Amino acid sequence: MADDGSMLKSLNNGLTLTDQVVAALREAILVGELQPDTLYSVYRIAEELNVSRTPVREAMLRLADAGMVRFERNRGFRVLRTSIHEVQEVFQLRLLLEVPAAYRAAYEATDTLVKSLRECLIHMHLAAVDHDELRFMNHDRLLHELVLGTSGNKKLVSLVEDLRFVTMTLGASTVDRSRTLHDIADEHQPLVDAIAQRDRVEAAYAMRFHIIHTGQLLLDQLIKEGRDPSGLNPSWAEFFTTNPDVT
Amino acid sequence: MADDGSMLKSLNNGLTLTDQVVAALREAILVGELQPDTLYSVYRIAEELNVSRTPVREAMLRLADAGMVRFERNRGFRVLRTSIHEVQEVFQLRLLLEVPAAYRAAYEATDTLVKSLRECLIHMHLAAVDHDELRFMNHDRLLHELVLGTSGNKKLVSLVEDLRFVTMTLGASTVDRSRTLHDIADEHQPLVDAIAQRDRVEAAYAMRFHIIHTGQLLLDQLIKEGRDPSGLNPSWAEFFTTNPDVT
DNA sequence: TGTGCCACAGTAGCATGCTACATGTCAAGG
DNA sequence: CCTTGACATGTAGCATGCTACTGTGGCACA
Repeated sequence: MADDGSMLKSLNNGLTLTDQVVAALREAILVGELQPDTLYSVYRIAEELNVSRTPVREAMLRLADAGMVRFERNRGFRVLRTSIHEVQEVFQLRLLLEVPAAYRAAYEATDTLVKSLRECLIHMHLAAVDHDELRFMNHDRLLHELVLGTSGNKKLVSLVEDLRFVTMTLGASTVDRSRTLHDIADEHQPLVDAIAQRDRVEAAYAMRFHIIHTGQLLLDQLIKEGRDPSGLNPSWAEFFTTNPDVT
Repeated sequence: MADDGSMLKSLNNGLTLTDQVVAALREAILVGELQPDTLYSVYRIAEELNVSRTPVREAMLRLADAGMVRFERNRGFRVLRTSIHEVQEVFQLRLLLEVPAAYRAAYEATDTLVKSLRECLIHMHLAAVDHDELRFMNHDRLLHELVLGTSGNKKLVSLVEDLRFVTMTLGASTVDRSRTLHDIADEHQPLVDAIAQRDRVEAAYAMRFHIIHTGQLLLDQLIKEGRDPSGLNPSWAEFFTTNPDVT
């Protein structure tokens, strides 16, 4: 919690104080400043951020709603540790949502879209060179957002956004990454190429491969870290894959 | 807002007051007691429910997060009118999520599941006879929940739950229904049959047909009611349907 | 030493006080 | 008649007061 309250309030552009606290808390969780399984209290957080308890409590309620924290009555609240099973759920859902979206995007991709996707890739590599993880993640997110956004379905976009955030907290916790940022960027290349060539099937396949690969690496890493592997389903990726073409 | 505060507090079983207010507000929106586009205030609602402003505000924040209401600073809040486009988005997402779930459910359906599904159907018809819409909806919901739950993916279940709620508010507003409750119940028959026979493709097809049909009827009804048809996509259902079987 | 008990500190949840701001009203001035 | 602007009203957002409850640590007692 490096921020102090005065800074929070100074850049007060339309956003409510609660919104800013939400952002601060998400960031704090992301960088590991708020650790899972530890009891915190609204009092202490409010004091640290130099704001009153109300906006902190409201922010916590939002995060609790999103499943990131849990209140314990008269005791405090905990940052929830995302279970391996949850991670599997997230990637299963992303498969269900993003693979068809990629298929659709390839079908009706405009030149503008392709250009934007290519720019994303470039920015990802540039960020990789600078080891600027934040910028990298932002462009990774943007790329997926562009693909999903082609559907015109805003709920779809925000939904996947939320799903991505759940797993973001996990990846950041590990310094010893299983692959470099360049590797991750490269993995998006086939997807962008397929969309550029309007090859629907290939785009869907590329997206599918990408999500499964990313998910599996994350799962492997979590298991290696000694996380409880109960409820693990080794064939999580095949769970829904045989999605029939019922027209 | 038929409830008064004392009743709210009397059945205080573990749930916080905020939770109870959320339920009361959802119910109020559902039955049309809180109408869209009207300005309300936390003060007035709190007075009506005989609770303080805090739990009401916290409840409103939850609903605002779910996209059901919107706060307007220093003015009040409005119940949001779900646009036709949003309805399309919801049914598109349900297609993406529920069709594969039905496929999967048919694949690994237990006898217990089939029995439960059949019981749901019976209860739906019984509720239809009694014109008990609430009971009917609950069993309709339960049936879909059972199908989705077979996947073991809890996020999937709660996600679809949320999506269903968005459209529930619309259907309830219209007395002149385009189909009877029995019709709706009957529409689930092929799905249950297909699952009972472990026919995956047929189950997926039945679910797909059901969702598209329900969605289209709702959309037609909204247009007939004179709702703004801008942003309408006549082929919304085909948007993602050609979901390739990439294995 | 082991065990039950109580006082204590700390908390979420709820109630209420306070303030800046947005909007409608209405009267004065063009 | 139309415009303008001070004023009244009502609100969200934020701050703070209050209470019932929960886990803990120490103390008396067996």
